[in-house]
Amino acid sequence: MKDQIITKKILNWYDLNKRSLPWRKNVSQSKKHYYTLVSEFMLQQTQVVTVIPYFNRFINKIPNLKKLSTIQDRELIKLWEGLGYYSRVRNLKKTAKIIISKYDGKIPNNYEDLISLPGIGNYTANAILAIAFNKSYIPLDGNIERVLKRYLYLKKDKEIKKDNLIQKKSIFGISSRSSDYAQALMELGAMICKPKNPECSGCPIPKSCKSYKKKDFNLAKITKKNKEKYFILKVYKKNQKYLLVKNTKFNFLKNLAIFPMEELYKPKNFNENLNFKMSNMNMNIKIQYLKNAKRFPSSYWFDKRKLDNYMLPTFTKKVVKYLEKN
DNA sequence: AAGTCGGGGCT
DNA sequence: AGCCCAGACTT
Repeated sequence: MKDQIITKKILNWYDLNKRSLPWRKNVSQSKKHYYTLVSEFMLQQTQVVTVIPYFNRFINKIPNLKKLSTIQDRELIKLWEGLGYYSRVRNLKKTAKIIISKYDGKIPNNYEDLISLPGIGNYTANAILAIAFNKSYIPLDGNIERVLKRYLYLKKDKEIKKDNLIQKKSIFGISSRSSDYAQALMELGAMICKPKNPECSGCPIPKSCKSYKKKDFNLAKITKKNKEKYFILKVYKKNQKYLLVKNTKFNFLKNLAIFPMEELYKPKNFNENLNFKMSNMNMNIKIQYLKNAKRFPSSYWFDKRKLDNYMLPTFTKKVVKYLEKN
């Protein structure tokens, strides 16, 4: 099938089937740019349905780039509470400050400047150029990667490498409606060409899809393995309060509130109380109930009755929940 | 090129 | 109980 015909079919499908999303609202140009920046940071490795309420709260509190560049960290991080990958929000503010100071408050409209900004990599730079500036770029996210692999039936190790996929994405052609086209391709991956049970009956381009011809929709991928890790978690309780510390010790949940913990390496006879999956690790946790709190740096007593006054990562909240029912 | 970094939705 | 998600950054 000719590139232009594929493009047209996908755009037609998108026009009829696209979801109504808060960052797709018809707004002024400057708002559109800001919405794109914020939504793309939030959407990194995070599903659309999860992002929607966070995006709405964020835009409501921080309606523009200027405000973002001067917002207090405390309030900013609170808006990200529970979303995960907290370095994203710190990078987002850094990027906002740079745009204000170096780019006269305007988001750069070229690849080199964009990718130099903290938190913006190849994907996000392409996404901003396409979605916000309607330039003929196609971002390679997990959705488009999957559509590409299926459409071309890419299975070999060499074929599914990132660099090769970035080359191959040009088969999707270009459109004058670049903003819609980038979103259409992602939408196609999210709604139709799903990881499992793709709904080819609703697909606009099944006839030229190699996986459809072969009736094989399995995806070749590079497997990442999880690591088993072991921690002693220390609980100090005073009245209705728990002792928490600002985490400067572990690389995960950096600078966020956690219970005091120590990691054990290859322990013997480790009977864990709790088990959490976080990022690429499986955390096995043994709880120690202790009486006399020694002096921890940057520690404070967390009052569990006033949860909303704190910014706690989901991990810490889950531990509190566990302690409350045991 | 491989590890690290959250958390939740979906099957 | 795994897999995956509009990836970026470090090593």
